Amino acid sequence: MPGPPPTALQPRKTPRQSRSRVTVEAIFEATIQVLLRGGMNELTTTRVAERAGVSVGTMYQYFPNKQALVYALNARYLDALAARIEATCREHAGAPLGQMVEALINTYWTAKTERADVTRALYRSVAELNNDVLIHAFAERVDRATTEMLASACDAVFPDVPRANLALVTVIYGTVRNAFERGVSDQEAAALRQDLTTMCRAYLANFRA
Amino acid sequence: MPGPPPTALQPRKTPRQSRSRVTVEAIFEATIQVLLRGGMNELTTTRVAERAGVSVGTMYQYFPNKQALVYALNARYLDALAARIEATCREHAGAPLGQMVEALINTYWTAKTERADVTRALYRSVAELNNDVLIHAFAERVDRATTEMLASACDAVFPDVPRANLALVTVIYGTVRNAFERGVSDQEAAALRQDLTTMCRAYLANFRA
DNA sequence: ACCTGAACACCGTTCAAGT
DNA sequence: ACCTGAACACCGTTCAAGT
Repeated sequence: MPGPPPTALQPRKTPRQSRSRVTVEAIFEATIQVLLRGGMNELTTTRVAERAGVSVGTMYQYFPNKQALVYALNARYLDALAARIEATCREHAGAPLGQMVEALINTYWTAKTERADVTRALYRSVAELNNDVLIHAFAERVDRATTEMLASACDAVFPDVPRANLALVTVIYGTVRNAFERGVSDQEAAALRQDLTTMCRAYLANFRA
Repeated sequence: MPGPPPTALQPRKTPRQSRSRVTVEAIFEATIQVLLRGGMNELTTTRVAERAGVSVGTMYQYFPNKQALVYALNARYLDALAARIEATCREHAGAPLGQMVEALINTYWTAKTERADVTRALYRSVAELNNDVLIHAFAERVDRATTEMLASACDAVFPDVPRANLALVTVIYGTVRNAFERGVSDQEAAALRQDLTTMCRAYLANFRA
């Protein structure tokens, strides 16, 4: 069980008045814009503040430092991603294995692909953080959903569900990321996605009841 | 075919005298040390120079900027990795598919794992770079070796070798990376590696002659 | 309760001066 | 041919003063 994020990375205060909620939202939006434009190299606190229409000081009221800002942005993104995966798992409880695999790959792939530029920017930005806590929290939350789904499959029995789950999710998430990094073409991506599904299915066929 | 790395990232000059070759080597070594100690956040030119026992100015004689230094370090690492993969492919030319898969996974996994801390530090450092050129050059070089190997398999016929190759390497490289990011335990890693092999074999079984 | 922006310390980078 | 290190611009962060 992962603890809370390192104190230095936690938001300084939670916005209470609606004015400040707007401010924080503007800061997040500005951060994405700046990241998309110039990547982490050009992500300066001044630039983010300027784009968000606030002063640097204001930014520092909500985030103790630049890293915390990027950290919070990624936490937000991973939270949304986890929610989508959880929904998919709920929808496919008790379904046959083949459908589960397809649904999982589809959800993850779509989530990462629909805003490829944002995905890429965040992949890069999160690398610079002490992201262990972030990754662990995400992994644990999503693993819970996917293992439950797998365990509920109507046409399979697993001697070791966590193990099968680990293989499945590591391969899927890793492959998607690597595809991004290689910058595969749309055609290559389509073929790859199909082959990934084939592989996962072939693996899971071992557990067919 | 990828062009040369962006001019801004290329080494400024190649060391000609042995004195300067030693200097460059010391700078590389210092960079790794500093990266291992504090990650990219604490990688300052002053610290690297100090640790290498030279002045900042000297560092800037060989690398036009900090990014170029990190770039060169990763280029070096990827070059060595590619060479190892090429060797494995050469050794397994004409072998049965199953052995190829096992050898490829073994080589890659071992290369990444034997110095896990360095691997982790480099994974993170390369994310901050304009690394497209670097990644493409590596991918192209390694793809050439692996596709050739696959095509030579004594017990398989591929309708589309590049496609099978893409599936294979993306899944393998991606999985290894993701395993690193999740920080899997040694036992989990062992199981995962076995399952990854199973998956790849099951996929390739489709092409058995 | 929230915002501002000048001020400070530190880092990346340069270049005139050295061997 | 190679090295030095003070100097400069810029960025992260703070805090006294404001609404």
